[in-house]
Amino acid sequence: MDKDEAYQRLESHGIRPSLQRVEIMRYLLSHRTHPTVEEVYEGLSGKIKTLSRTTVYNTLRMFYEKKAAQMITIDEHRVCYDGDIHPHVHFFCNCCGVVYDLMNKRAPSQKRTVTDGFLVEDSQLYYRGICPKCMEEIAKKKAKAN
Amino acid sequence: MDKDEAYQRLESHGIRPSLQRVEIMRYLLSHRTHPTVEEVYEGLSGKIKTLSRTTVYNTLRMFYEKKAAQMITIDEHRVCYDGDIHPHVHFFCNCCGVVYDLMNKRAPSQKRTVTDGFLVEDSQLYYRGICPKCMEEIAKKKAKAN
DNA sequence: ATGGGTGCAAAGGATTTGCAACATT
DNA sequence: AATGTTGCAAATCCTTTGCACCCAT
Repeated sequence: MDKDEAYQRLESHGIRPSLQRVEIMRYLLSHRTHPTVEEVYEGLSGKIKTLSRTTVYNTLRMFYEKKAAQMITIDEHRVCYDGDIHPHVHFFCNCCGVVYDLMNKRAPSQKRTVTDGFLVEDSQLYYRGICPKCMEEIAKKKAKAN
Repeated sequence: MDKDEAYQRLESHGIRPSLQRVEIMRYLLSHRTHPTVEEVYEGLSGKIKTLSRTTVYNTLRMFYEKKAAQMITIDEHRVCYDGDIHPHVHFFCNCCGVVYDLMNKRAPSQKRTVTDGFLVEDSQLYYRGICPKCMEEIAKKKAKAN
């Protein structure tokens, strides 16, 4: 149960693997739902009785700064995180608030590059709109109305 | 001073042109600095004595919903708005917090399209890193240290 | 014993909500 | 009158900060 993917991700990004950090990374890697701080906290507070929100905040932020996770600011209300560090497009449903991956879409690479004197450290491509589920819901409601 | 660009932008997007709305749009169009709600409020509260933050919040949000402005969530701490509705890339400086336009970069179009059952209503491409100004500052500090 | 890591409680700050007043048709 | 618009005050909620404690080296 040691030396798993989570542990290795921390090591390879120069992050000391404390118990909390490993568990938070493990949560990120096993929940590909773009969790918020609150969700990670809720998900782990049963397993780590003393866990605090502050630690989750600090840890996720550090994962992002060390490029061990992606920070997603697609939802104006809350930041969420993604353990998948390959470039891919995120879709935010304006209706239900879920963040989806759009794997088929091409996204800019995450490599450090310099453009016009700007040092690019990371990039995010966001789409917003209505997800298939909500589209169906809306269609149902319309059908009922008639 | 009537029927200016701001007024027309509202009309063409189906927004009733109240005094506040026209002024807020005029502010957006004449300040290409990606202002926050607070900045718009500060900038106009001298001109419109009774203006409230609530109105600025509601109005900017509605501009975004009616596609009369872009909503930018690149900064995790605050939302900002852009009167330029042509697709272009935004760059956030992690150091000074300024949001820049990267005009030379290609951005996805803002047209409504359907991809894999997802209805895309708008898209945003964000780069984060260090801006030229801050790069220079850092270089200066390094030079001094030696 | 020293520095890094954690966690509690409090503070901070952006945004929303409820509701009353106001304007406009 | 009816509807849409504005604005104040209060509430909400995400996030940060300060500080003390703890753990490992």
